[in-house]
Amino acid sequence: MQPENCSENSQLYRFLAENGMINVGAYGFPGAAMQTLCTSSSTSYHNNNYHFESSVITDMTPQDRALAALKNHKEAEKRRRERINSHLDKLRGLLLCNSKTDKASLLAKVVQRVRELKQQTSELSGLESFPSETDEVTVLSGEYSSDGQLIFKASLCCEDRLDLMPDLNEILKSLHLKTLKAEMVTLGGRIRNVLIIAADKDHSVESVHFLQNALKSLLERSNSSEKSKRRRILDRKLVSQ
Amino acid sequence: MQPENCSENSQLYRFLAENGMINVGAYGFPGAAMQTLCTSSSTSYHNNNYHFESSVITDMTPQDRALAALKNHKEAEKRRRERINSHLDKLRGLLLCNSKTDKASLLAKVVQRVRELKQQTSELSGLESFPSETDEVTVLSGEYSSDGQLIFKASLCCEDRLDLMPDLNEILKSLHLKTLKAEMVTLGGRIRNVLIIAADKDHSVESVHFLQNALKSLLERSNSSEKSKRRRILDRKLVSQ
DNA sequence: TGCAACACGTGAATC
DNA sequence: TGATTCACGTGTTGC
Repeated sequence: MQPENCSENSQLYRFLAENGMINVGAYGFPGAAMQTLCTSSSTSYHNNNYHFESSVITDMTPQDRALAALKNHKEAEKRRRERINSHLDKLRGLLLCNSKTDKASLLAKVVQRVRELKQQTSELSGLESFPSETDEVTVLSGEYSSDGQLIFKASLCCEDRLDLMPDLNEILKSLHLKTLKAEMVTLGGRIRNVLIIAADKDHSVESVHFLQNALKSLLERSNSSEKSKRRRILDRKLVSQ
Repeated sequence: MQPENCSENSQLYRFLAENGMINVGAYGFPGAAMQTLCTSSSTSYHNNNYHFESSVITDMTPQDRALAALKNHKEAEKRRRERINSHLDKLRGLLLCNSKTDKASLLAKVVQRVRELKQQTSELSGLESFPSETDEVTVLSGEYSSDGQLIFKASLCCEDRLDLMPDLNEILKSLHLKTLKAEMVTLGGRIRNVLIIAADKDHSVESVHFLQNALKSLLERSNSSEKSKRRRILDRKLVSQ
């Protein structure tokens, strides 16, 4: 083996070990044996001192730097795994899963559960069909259909007025949104609109937020038209952002 | 290196390669170089024929068997990864996440989302406080409290009768469940019960299902007492299962 | 014995 | 560069 071929770290390790440049202790080269050492005891790992740890930062040889980088990398990867696994454990708690349920099955249950819950909330929110006293804008986070379109539900409740529907259509048109289904209920001068909307695959997620903002400003505009001019100027800002 | 020390597969690989017992092709020993080959093209992997693939199963040498096992292991692990990742992709779709959101962040959002949705459904289901016309049993999947107890909500809607509450208490007692809070609404001879319940850490998850079944059979029993004897017999079956 | 699931360290890619 | 994320192959453990 020749030094100039040691581009890979495992080879670097072996090269250094074979030339007595690092202290490998009782075990062989770290690629195979150090793993067992680390897993057997997490505390002993920190006592496992490479010689570069006692040297000053300024005079690190290239080998030292490579080793330090490798150590960093190893530890960062461990932290990443722990982060992911801690979230999986939280999900096990939320879904009432045994702590022994394997990752794949757990995630399958999570997918199923999220679908169920979303459908439940969607159905339950559809029950409030009569216009409420307070103004409301709700855009329920939707789901991607099989053909890649994003389907979601938007609900708007406000004072009824003549140019509300033209304004609403204008917003949907400008955001390239298609209305699949629309429910309108008016009562005592107020109106509730529930729309099932499809978005192109291109702008889907952004469109949801744009629509939410547009509907909010539409609602604010309805109110401001009966109030001061100062509010109307503020509303313009909301629209443009 | 000596043959009897080759308990590890990577060492086995190298030993076999160095003695010309396997065809390693242009690259070195598989532990390092084969990985790059596999990632560069998934189809070429299947064309990457070890010599044992052409031999008959009956006359496999120990080396062949070890290699076959290693190959199986490798492929199984790949399938496992794909299974997990496909579920993660589904979750990305459900949460409207960019396909580039990393696993940890995605899972954090999933945890948050499940909590939100559970709270929403719990709140919304609490709104239907008046007894409905139809009989209902709902046991909402709960959540583990900080001290390890499982807290969940159970809802029961049926004809009111004198011995309903004693029966209900009997069920809760036999399952070692503690009632933290109870709401009762009666209207027109019907009753709706909403209970917040705590379960011991020991039987928590099972208790939820037992309670669901017990409540269902309690409800069936209430109906059957006003109806034919044939139904009552059927109900017994339901209870015992 | 073999299979399934896991944690690990590593190389590569992206920023 | 260095930090971060991912897929991969491997060793190990429990059924």
